[in-house]
Amino acid sequence: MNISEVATRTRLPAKTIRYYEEIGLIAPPRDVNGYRAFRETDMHKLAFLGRARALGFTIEDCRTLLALWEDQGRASADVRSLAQDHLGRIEAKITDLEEMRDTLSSLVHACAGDDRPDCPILKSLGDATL
Amino acid sequence: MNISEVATRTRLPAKTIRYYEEIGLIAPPRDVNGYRAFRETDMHKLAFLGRARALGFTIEDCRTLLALWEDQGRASADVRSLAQDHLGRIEAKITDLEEMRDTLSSLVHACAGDDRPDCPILKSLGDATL
DNA sequence: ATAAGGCTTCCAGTCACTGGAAGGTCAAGC
DNA sequence: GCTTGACCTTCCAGTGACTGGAAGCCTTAT
Repeated sequence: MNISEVATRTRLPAKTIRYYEEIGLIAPPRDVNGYRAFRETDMHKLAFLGRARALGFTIEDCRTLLALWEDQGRASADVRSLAQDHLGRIEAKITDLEEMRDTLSSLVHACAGDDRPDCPILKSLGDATL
Repeated sequence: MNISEVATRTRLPAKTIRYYEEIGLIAPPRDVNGYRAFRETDMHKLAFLGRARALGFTIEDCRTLLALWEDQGRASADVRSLAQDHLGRIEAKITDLEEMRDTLSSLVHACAGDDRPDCPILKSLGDATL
């Protein structure tokens, strides 16, 4: 299987697949012509990576998850704690963003948004609350 | 005012302040010894930048906002539309993260997290739903 | 034989900093 | 006057996870 077919089937850009090889997440063998010859296992790993990345795991998390996935004797506790840490980070990020959203939203609503220069958004950003 | 005092007062790292100068957001004059000599206006700009960045505006947004802030004749509509676009992006990001959170949370709850290898998290990541 | 398209590598750029090295400056204490 | 330590300066490199683009080989069809 050549890279473009794998790209289509995993919905990952070819560039990303090459990058994943470069950083050692996959290691497809090569044909005599130098082309990467992807096996089913490579595709499965890439699909796994795509899903893990879509859940926001970092590449290093993905490396760990992939190793655990391959390790038939792993403890599910290891996976769970990694996922739980990640969940915590996501929740923290959501909280941060919600705070931004609330502040920004109230500013946007307070702003007339016409051709006059008076603007509570700029006023609030400029307020010397130091 | 030297950089460390400004850093303390604006709660921005000195490195960041130098960076903001490098990219042209501020332009503090220099003392004879070559040290940056921050004026009140520089500090106000930095405080403004700190608040705008805390609201998640990109540096380029900040550049625009700063210019609007300095422009006494600006239309508040310009500011408002910038803020509203940004608000939209934040809301989209929150939605994404909430989706991740929900999926991840259900997986974490489904996982026993003990020393057995059976793990719904890995199972779900590995499922060939291609 | 040639043209189009796919594959390869390598280099540079993204964003907003952050760390660290090498070296100049300043104030205090001896 | 000298040293010490805390400042300040610049410059270079690295972060994460790709992404774009150039230059050049390989394959397939005409």
